[in-house]
Amino acid sequence: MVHNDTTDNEPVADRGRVTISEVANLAGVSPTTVSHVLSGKRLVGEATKGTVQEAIRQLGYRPNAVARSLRTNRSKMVAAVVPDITNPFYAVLTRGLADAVDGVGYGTYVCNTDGNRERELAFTHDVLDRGVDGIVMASVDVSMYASVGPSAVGTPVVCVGGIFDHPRVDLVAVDDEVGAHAATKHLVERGARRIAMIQGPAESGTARADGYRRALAEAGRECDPRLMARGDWTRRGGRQAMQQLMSLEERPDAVFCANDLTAIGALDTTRELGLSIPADVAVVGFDDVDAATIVTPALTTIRNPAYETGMAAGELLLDRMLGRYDDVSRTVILPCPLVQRQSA
Amino acid sequence: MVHNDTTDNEPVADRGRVTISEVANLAGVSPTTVSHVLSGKRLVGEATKGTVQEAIRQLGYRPNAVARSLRTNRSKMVAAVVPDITNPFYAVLTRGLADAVDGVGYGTYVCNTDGNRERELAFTHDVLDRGVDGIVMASVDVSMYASVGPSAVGTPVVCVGGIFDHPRVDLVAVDDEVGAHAATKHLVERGARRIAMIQGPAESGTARADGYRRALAEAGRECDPRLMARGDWTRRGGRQAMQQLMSLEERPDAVFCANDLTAIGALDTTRELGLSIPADVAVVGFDDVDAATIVTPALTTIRNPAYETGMAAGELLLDRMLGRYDDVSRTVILPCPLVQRQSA
DNA sequence: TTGGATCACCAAATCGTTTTGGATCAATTT
DNA sequence: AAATTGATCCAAAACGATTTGGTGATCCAA
Repeated sequence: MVHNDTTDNEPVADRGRVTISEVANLAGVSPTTVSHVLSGKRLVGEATKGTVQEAIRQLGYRPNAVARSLRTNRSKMVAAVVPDITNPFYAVLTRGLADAVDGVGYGTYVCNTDGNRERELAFTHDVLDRGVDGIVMASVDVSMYASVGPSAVGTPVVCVGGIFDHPRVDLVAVDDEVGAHAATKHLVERGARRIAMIQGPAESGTARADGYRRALAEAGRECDPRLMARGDWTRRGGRQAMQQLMSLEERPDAVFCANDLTAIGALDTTRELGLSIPADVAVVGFDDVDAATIVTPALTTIRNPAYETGMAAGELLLDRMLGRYDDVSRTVILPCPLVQRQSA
Repeated sequence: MVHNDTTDNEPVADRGRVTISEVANLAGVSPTTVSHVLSGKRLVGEATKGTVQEAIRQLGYRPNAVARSLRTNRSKMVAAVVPDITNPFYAVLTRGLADAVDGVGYGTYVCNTDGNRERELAFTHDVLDRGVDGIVMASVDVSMYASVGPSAVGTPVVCVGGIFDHPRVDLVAVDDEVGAHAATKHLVERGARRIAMIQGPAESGTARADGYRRALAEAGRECDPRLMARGDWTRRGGRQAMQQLMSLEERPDAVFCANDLTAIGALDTTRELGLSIPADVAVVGFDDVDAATIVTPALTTIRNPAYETGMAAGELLLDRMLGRYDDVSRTVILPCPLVQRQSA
């Protein structure tokens, strides 16, 4: 009932944002014309174009992106749905994505799912409601896409890592199996006799374990199930798994860890046991995070190209968002080379 | 496990998203009424409320956030303007911010400025154009706010780190001076005789150097300018600065580094020179990033509470966004305790 | 019967753009 | 002279929600 809240509630601004019609008024033209000098989609006389640009400059006009989004049905924004931005891998990936799309005027919206399926679903709805133009899903469980059907709504999606079979969802991944194979093969060639592996948790994929087994098989080795421990991608998990492996009567003399954090945890254990790396036990990780070069001895690992992954995902998205590509799902496989340091 | 409600929930793929008037049609009411059952801002009869909710469920209706934003002039989105999300400190800070506002329904939009003033300005415009409800500025140069004047547009802003004097911009920071003082004092008490410091680049603030000097003064020491080297916040910079310090005829026996990466670089140098830490030279860092516990010897450092900083910034923002606070600028100072490990 | 509440609902305006289909006028062609 | 063509510009309709000011009922008290 009280109408004078403009003076009450607005402490600073008697003037909010400048709208297109204010510009039009000042320039003595219609909003249509202003829009056209901005977009260049229709011809505008040189003289009036000048007047309008001057008015824009004078008022400091900037188009309201929300209104534009509503009308054009595109937000110039992409979403990165990741487990945790705090994880360097996803931080770097997100940066790669942002850099890929930034130049074309797209902003980046990030969601941390914590690998929680409910959060993942909630965020997927959230970003679709917000009308993002593209989504990069780097989260654990992408199967629920069948129920959300974002591509049915028409929003391009690219999945990283996971294998996700949908006719219009692009994929970018590293060949985990090949990388794991290279890592294990390196240990074999180094002369290791008993090569263990610390896997991820049971829910995660088996590609890295597959590569490990293949390398072993190619070397004519048995795959001793006691040498397959499980971590949870964390440093602590790696430490515990390594303790378990080292309490076997026949200790392994090499261990391939499914990611770097796990490997760093494994190094913790060897240090606690007074073992020497790589003499007593050789360790190779997977990911090549920054920490791999910080730990001593520096970690031999498989480079997981986070930045390039984000970039590639961004490119795939752009192709679809800009209409450069509109066909069945594509897959980009990035190489993951061995980078040899001190630990193996 | 997957029950038959899929038939009800199935997304209607006919044409784009479901709008409020489609719901209204199906329920036999007006869009107004649908809006009211959604918002609860006006009474709706129990019977029709039921019908409407059923229609919503049946069509899988979700309100278009863009349209809502346009009308209500609030986007339920906050922006994190940081130098680089790849830097763990800012990643953690961003996560803290996201966690603070997520529960209340706010999403997070992130911008990487690279400490580049132009990018910072461009992103500030970008997020204002997008109508974010709040901005956290964690970027180097916040002085240009005078020229943009976001608070003049009415969008709440909180600055982290930098000292920024604007009547309505909230601040959250760590007391760098006190932290640096504690670090240096620790070195004094440990018995170090010649305590050096590796500062940040010249453009950065002097608070940490001030704390260093104060601790020295309190111990009755001279502040030898030759012991003040400069890094650039990076590992490499720390390594080089440390080389410089170690080539002095009178080597320092302790060094306080303005951040952890610098300290890790300094450790690189000591390792290359075959010096023992902390016996030959004690090192303390600043930030307590993950890497501080990964490096050997583990780094004694000052804990810079990134997550809490982001959280606090989020809270300050929420206060203003939700109208819980609307007054002059507030400042939150977070403690930055010494965490003692092996390097000093 | 009248008047005032209280319910339950709706029509229409609004947010700030973009986009489409003209309208106007001068220049050019037929 | 009439018709066509361009060059400029504008009015009005979207986009999909929220919000405001009604409008009928219904009910109760005077």
